[in-house]
Amino acid sequence: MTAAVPRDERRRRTEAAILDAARELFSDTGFERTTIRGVAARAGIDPALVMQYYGNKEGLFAAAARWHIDQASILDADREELPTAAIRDLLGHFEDADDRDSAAALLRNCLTHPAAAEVMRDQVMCDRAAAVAAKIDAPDAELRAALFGATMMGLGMARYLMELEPLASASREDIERLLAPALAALLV
Amino acid sequence: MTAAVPRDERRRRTEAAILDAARELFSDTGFERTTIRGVAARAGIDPALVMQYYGNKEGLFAAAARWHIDQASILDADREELPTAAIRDLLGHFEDADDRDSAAALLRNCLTHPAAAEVMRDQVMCDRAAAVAAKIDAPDAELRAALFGATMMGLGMARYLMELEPLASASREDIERLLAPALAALLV
DNA sequence: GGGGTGAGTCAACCGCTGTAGAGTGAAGGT
DNA sequence: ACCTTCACTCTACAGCGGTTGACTCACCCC
Repeated sequence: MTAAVPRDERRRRTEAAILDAARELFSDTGFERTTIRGVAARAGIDPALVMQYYGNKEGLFAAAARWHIDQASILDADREELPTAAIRDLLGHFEDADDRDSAAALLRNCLTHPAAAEVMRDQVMCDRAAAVAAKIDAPDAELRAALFGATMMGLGMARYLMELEPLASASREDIERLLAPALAALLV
Repeated sequence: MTAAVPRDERRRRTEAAILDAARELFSDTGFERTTIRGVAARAGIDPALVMQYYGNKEGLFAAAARWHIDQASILDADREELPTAAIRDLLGHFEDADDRDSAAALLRNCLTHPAAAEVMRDQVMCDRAAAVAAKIDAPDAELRAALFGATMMGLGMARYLMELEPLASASREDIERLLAPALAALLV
């Protein structure tokens, strides 16, 4: 038998199990193909419990698909370091086991799910683009920053979601080495 | 009353109406949120007729989501012209009223629908990437080509699907002017 | 140790959606 | 003028999936 577990600890564990299961499914198969029943089964609990904790499927998705934003690495970088910092930041999210699935869930659904699209647009693209644009001293700063962001997004999708070769198995260093100059060209 | 219309002409029209409606919905809301009933209603016919013509929803999607591939512009270009040619090609697809919706339907669903992912991977990314890689004289040619493709994909998604500003309303010329040098940096 | 609280379950509802099959009416050939 | 063919419709089914409300049982406080 499992050792006696206090109630709140037990609850914390099941909540985490639900979120983990949801993140896996949302990031693998997308919002629509993910079912509450599927999440519950993977978490080893009853579907109704998911509803009890997260209200509805949208609430579960909102809780599962987050983008841990620490803009520090971008805000601190000056213009020369920015491309490398941005690449490291993106790749870092997807290689950190804790961030990976929630970031992937957001990215996977940002074309087909309104809430994901909104988070992506407002928090990831807008805020970041503004931070990038602030570093650029050119009349087209905003457009350059947007292209910068679009490129990063394309990288994330191609490498981690579509898993296109040879991009998916390329080393971090190779990607940095090849892509950083291209990104730098966007910043004048 | 409408003038007498021969049968096969009538059929051609309704088939086109169905495809148009399907492309609109698939490209706007994605595969899962698009219903046969919705397509039929928009086409002004009965849902069962859609089934009769396209078998099932997958068949309809396969018929609707296509990417008119004319690699000529890429195959003909030499390395210096390649970035501009690729940008013009992509933008051309989305500004041509005939291609627009089918290309958007494919792009919108390539992260969440297996068939769209496959078409995207094999036809668009692989074949094009190979054509691009062939122009590059460097040991990392394939990886460079993949990054090239990822960037183009990010551009298409950000500009036409997510409609991120100021990218969505930027002029073709501005995008060419700013992005082409960055793409060129990928080709050595 | 008894009552309350809260984690977790069970069974069911209900709308939606893909899909099937029989039916209808007009076009078109003979 | 008849009969075939074919575009098109009507009705219905069946399963899935989100959601609900009542229920059970273990934990915890007094």
